[in-house]
Amino acid sequence: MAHMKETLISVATDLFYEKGYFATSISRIAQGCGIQKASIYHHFAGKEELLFGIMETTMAELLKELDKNLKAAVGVEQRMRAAVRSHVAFHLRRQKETFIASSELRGLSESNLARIVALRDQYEAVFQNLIAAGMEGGLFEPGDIKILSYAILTLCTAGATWYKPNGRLSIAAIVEIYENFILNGLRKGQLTGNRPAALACDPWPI
Amino acid sequence: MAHMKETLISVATDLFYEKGYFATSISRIAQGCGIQKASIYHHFAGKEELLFGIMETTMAELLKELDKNLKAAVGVEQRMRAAVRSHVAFHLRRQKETFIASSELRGLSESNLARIVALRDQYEAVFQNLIAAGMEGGLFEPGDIKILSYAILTLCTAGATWYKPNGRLSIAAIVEIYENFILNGLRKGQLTGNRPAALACDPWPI
DNA sequence: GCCAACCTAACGACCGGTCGGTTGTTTAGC
DNA sequence: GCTAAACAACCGACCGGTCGTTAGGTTGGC
Repeated sequence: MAHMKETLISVATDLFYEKGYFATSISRIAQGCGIQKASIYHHFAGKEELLFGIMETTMAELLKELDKNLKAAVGVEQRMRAAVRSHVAFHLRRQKETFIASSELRGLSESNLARIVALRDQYEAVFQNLIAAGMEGGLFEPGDIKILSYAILTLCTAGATWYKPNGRLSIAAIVEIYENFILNGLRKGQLTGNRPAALACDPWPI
Repeated sequence: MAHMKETLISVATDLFYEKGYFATSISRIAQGCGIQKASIYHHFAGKEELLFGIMETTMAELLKELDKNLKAAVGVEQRMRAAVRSHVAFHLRRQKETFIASSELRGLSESNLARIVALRDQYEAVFQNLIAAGMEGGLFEPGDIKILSYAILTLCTAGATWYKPNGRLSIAAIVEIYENFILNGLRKGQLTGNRPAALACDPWPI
């Protein structure tokens, strides 16, 4: 807590996570730091710059950690497992920041939004390439790559909404559950055995 | 659009979905309905009652549809598939309402929040009982029931964040992808074959 | 003397909500 | 069948309060 700028980011992260961006006032952030709200404008140009700073830092580190973890993995399955582990662990470890980064996009102006979305697209592309490689190699069941990538990524983003840091399960335990669930969900094989010939109920009943 | 009360709910749903609850003002809702904001208070006690009404209706119908779809299914696998189909289809078909119901809980007072959470718990319990039955019957891999249920449910909740009604894939197509992904993820079996003896990278690298 | 870090005070805009009053329709009493 | 009370639906004006932001001044360490 040496410098006020770091304290501001820390307090803003806590409040944005707890109350939401629009429900958090500048004066409430200042109060949490023990300063007046006008003093915030010495460190940041405005409220949105605080939000954008949190998001950009988080997305950059998310990407960096994925790259680092993928360098240690060889082969499609190992790489996919490493990617999922990296993704889940980061989202649980940095719960507040990742939750903000995925739920407060509406607080950004058009240009700032574009920069965050670009980072997100870059991150998603890594997973989509891995899924495509797994399908081509016969490891994964052929299917819609975009939808499956969204499923995998949002699964863990959502994990950041219910995870309790001192809860029943450790991060490592949750990582393993998710890793196996996702890899089994993708794997080629057994799905045709027990399926009904036709859907028992129409997905559009009304 | 016969009655103003329905119009109000419809306009509020659109705005809450697009801008968020706290970023939507009463006067903006009134403007969307072509009336003055004071007139809203003839139909609703306040802003929160609008939000709560949307949420409660949505959760009640979500539960009702699940019950209906489960009545037609026999056996654990068929029932689990029916539950997933019901869940996914409802979340895509009623995208705006389900998104609001899962992302704007912070806009509710304590008592209203408790009522929505109670409905949510009731809904989750159905899935947790199905997972438990599948594990006991040897169909699903034994594992943590709560975590798996959160994974399945939030998967589709998140689906409501990226789904585009006139996009590339139909609701029925997405339902089938999710259904197979989830059922394969749960199924007992093949996971031990290709796993590394130890994790290639620590889930807590820092 | 300078400049970062902070302050007090104030700005205009907007917030959710309330007020008394005005319509047009429905209902009740004779 | 007529009238009068009751009613739902809506309005313009306004409330106290808070919002994000800015202007200008004070302080203390290099």
